[in-house]
Amino acid sequence: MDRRQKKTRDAIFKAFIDLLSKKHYNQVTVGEIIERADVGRATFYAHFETKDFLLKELCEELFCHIFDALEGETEKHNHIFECDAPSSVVLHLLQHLQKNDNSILELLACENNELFLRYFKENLKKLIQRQPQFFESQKGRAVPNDYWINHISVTFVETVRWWLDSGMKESPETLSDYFLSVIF
Amino acid sequence: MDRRQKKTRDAIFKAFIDLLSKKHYNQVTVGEIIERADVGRATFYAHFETKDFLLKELCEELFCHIFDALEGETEKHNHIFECDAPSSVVLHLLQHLQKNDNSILELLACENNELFLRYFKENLKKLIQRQPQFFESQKGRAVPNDYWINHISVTFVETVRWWLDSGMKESPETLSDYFLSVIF
DNA sequence: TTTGCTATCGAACATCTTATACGATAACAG
DNA sequence: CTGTTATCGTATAAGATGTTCGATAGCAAA
Repeated sequence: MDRRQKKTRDAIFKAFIDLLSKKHYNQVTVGEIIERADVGRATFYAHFETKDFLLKELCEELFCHIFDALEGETEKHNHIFECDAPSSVVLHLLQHLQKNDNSILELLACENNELFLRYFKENLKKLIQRQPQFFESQKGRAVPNDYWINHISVTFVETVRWWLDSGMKESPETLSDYFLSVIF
Repeated sequence: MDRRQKKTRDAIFKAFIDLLSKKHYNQVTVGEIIERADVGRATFYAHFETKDFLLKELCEELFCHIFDALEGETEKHNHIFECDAPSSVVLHLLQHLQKNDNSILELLACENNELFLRYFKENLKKLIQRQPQFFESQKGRAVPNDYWINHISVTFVETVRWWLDSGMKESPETLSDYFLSVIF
């Protein structure tokens, strides 16, 4: 990709995240974004059809990163330990979130997170479905499969949200314990 | 309240709900609302400062209704049966939602429900805190109190959401079973 | 019924926002 | 060095927001 393209794309993402951490998505205008990103109006629209698409692409990029990284790690672990307990996946995910290389936490904390949470949940669902350990405790409960998957991913997302809202004082290990404790 | 005021207020609420069931909150304009409600522009702004306040007041009215009604019922039950198992509260709430006298389900199903879900959750939290039965199974788990309350209310909201998304085929009794089954 | 009050109307208006268009300029890849 | 292309700056049209104001009509109380 052209160096110029990447530069403006990143500048727009950064400006957007900055603004979202200050005010609600609906209150953020394209004018503010391009001013802060120091980018021409036409340039913005050359990159993103609308503000909604900007958010969509930002979500895709962030979740791609974090879930791909996780995928790699758990596979490596499987080879070494030949086991992948739910606790390991959960813990890895929480540790990634705590590191917060990308701005995923800012976006989870900010007011506008409807679309964002949807992405988070969808990615989690896919992950959970590949972890048979999550379904063992389901057998004792008379609930449909998709209800169960939904329940687990929602509970995880809300666990992270609770963590954020309460200042992230707990360690990933503690959080993981909380999560597994209410799930199983 | 003046008959004229109530008339326009209701017309605006109705038009707003109609539009929300068709398109996302962000895409609904004040112009569309007043056209559908057949109300003058100035009149709209005499009632609601902004579109955001309209949503806020709508949420408050709906949740006031449903939770007040529930409050009355469970108190009556307590007097008669001298017990209020969590299952009874949960079941009552689900039955209320199924009746759908007000348009609460439309709003839960529609795209924009960020603020709406927040209200739902907050009201649930208050309700749960007054039901000691919800805390018995917490004793076996080493999780903080507010984490536990949050977990229960989120799980309930998401149970209703899952119900809606899957076409509301199950009875309130079945839903109640699912919910209690994953909580306890 | 009459009287005073006030909610609504409708139209006009300034302001802001969005989204597009186009020629000029500068950075890029080969 | 050269052709390509991303960006800039500005202009612009369309659409949305929120306010103002005089006229009208419905309401409550005497």
